[in-house]
Amino acid sequence: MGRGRVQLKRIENKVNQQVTFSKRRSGLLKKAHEISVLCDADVGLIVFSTKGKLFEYATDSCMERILERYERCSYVERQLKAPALESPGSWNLEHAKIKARLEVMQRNQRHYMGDDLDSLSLKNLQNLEHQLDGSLKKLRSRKVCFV
Amino acid sequence: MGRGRVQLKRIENKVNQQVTFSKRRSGLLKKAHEISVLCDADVGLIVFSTKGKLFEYATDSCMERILERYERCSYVERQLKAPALESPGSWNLEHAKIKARLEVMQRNQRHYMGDDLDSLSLKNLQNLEHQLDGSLKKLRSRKVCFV
DNA sequence: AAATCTATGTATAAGGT
DNA sequence: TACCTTATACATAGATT
Repeated sequence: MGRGRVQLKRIENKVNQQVTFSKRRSGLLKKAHEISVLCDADVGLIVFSTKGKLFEYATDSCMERILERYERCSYVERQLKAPALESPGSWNLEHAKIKARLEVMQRNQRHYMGDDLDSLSLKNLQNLEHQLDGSLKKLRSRKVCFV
Repeated sequence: MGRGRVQLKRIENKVNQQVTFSKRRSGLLKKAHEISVLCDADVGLIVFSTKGKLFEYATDSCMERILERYERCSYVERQLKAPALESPGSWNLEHAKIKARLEVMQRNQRHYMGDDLDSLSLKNLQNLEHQLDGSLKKLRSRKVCFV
């Protein structure tokens, strides 16, 4: 693309990386939208920049719907892979969905409590640290109201 | 692209749609991977074909990680948007229980994120602060392992 | 840092096998 | 149906402003 060949490796120059990110991000979102419309596909695209900013595209602007569908889908797969451990009975889809969400939240919560950190990469840890720091700041400014 | 101009509308011919889907899907996945590597971005891409088949790409092949991060980022918004998924019908006890747990966790999570603090007493705030402080300590000692 | 400009590399729509 | 081929449209790297 463009005047130079591109090597598939991290762009070290921060400025170039940021420019390329911006250009390619818009291209990627556009193509996600195109395949969604042209091929009647359900698409969810989540992109976090290096600095942690979120960009997203979802068919019909409803990421929630896509993620629920994804969770249902991967939940079902998990069910098929590990059969008799779980539900023998007649579970409906709604239940599977809500159960999958609960599982995700439980894992999140353990992380918020500083547990199960072994499963997180350095980058994840940094994100979490940033989140917790922010929470503490908010909390402390709230405490002031009680003084 | 290719020999014809493309109009951004659903391809009605099923065969063409399927062919285009297959080509564009691989292109999209490739570009998702490229931006992930080149720009050190965290990318999650979910695509369901018309027929419901799932295709996905995630940085480091870990979609759950991306989705957790996404949930952390957009959780509060999603709560506000999707309040009443209530079903008045015949839910069994198991479902009711699991749903209640989810609600509790959702409220907790907002607190962990430093939101909805108005509903907490000073004592609760102090407990939460202590918890978050502890989490950060654990997290930072875990980070040391990466140095 | 953001917007615009082009030369060039890629993706892909049609068509062929 | 699925895989080649190729002409063309599109995306974008690097430069410029």
